[in-house]
Amino acid sequence: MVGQIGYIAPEPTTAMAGRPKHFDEQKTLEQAMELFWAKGYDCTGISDLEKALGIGRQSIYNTFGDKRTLFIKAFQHYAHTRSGTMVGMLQQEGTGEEKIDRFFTMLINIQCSDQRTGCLLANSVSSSIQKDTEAASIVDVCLKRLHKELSHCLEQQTPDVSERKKTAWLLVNTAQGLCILSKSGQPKSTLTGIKNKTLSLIFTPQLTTQ
Amino acid sequence: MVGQIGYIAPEPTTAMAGRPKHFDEQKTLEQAMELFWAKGYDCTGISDLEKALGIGRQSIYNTFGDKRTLFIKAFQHYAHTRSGTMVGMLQQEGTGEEKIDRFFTMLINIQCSDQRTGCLLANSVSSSIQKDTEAASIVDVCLKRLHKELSHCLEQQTPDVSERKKTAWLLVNTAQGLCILSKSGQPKSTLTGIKNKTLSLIFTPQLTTQ
DNA sequence: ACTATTTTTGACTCTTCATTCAAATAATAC
DNA sequence: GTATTATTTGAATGAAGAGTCAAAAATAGT
Repeated sequence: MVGQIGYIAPEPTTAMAGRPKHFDEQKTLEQAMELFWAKGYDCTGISDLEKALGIGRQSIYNTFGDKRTLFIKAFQHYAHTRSGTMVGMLQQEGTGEEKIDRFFTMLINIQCSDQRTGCLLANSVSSSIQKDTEAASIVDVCLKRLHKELSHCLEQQTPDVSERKKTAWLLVNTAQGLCILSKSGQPKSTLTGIKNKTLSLIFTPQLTTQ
Repeated sequence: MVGQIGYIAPEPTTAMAGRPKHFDEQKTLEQAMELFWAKGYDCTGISDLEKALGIGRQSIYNTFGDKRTLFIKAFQHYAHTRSGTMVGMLQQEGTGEEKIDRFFTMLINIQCSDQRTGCLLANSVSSSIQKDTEAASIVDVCLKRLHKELSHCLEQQTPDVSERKKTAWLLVNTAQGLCILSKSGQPKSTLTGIKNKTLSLIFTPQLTTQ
């Protein structure tokens, strides 16, 4: 139920009768994701989507269903690509500290490079779509997947499972916080300072281990 | 310009001619704040406000101006009362660690007691009103005020000003993250674990002070 | 060329939105 | 009591919202 994220039916291999689409479904979904990301679910109208995707509304309804369904598909696409790429940063080579540092460095770069659109996860949580169980489930899956991978990076550092999970949640929390602080317009140096201080606290040995 | 938060003109002391209001302006503003908080700026309609405040729309327009102006006033009210109360937790007696612990404990209790409506600050950042410079300014003032007070609580712990500011921003970030994680439905135990781990990392002496 | 199938186009419905208008109501000031 | 001032009521406005319908257009198979 929650295991599968963002499965998208492949294009049929056999040529279909009838007029062919003049747009690429995946490319269009990517554009829809970007628009939802930038404007938020509630402020994105079908008319906005028509313009951004460059197709008529009937094509949208034929291809993706109604607005909610389109958002869910765009959100799953986000979970696949953007969120998935971020988690992938934690699966490359290096020590736990290096991997986590790279993860946050990329997160901060992304947050500060674009128009401060924040994170689609955090944005969705603060929109009306969060009441939708399917959307809420995608958020939950992404957060838990991130938590799992962060926890994996802490195995050397924190042998105790319970403490490791807490630290991993702390890092998930830090990531979400950074998205909000970025959207609020704080300078990149502030965000980097938070990252460095967090890593320093976690990876510098303490005198007493409670 | 940004120093004054949420000043609200007092009721004139001299009795005014004309039909008197049959509602309490402050009480109504509080209700408006709660509705914006629960539904978000974009999803709160004037009709919703009419019902929630128990007054006609013309009374709303007469008293508070248009929707945007009403939100700004409600947001200033939030900055005064709710956000101000939270910051006030850091000004009571006790050690820095005690004060910060109490602050986060109250934050988590609030976030987990209500309908997981999150924090009006974080919600606003992820809504269309964030593009409004006045709203963005209120967010910024609140965050900086919180940062200042947290920094004050860390004076004993971290003599170095630069490091203290970083740690204070880390804590501001933690607070914002907790609001998002709460809205995403994470259990209270997870949030408390994050709080305890954060405090433990900050207030347990480290072997090497970089 | 003809038919079946699909996409596209543009107009259309119906609802909801924020805001405004004018008339009705209720108080004070004289 | 009458004039004045302010609030309230209810309807009306015009724009924008999501979603639908039917006809036109473009392809594949026969």
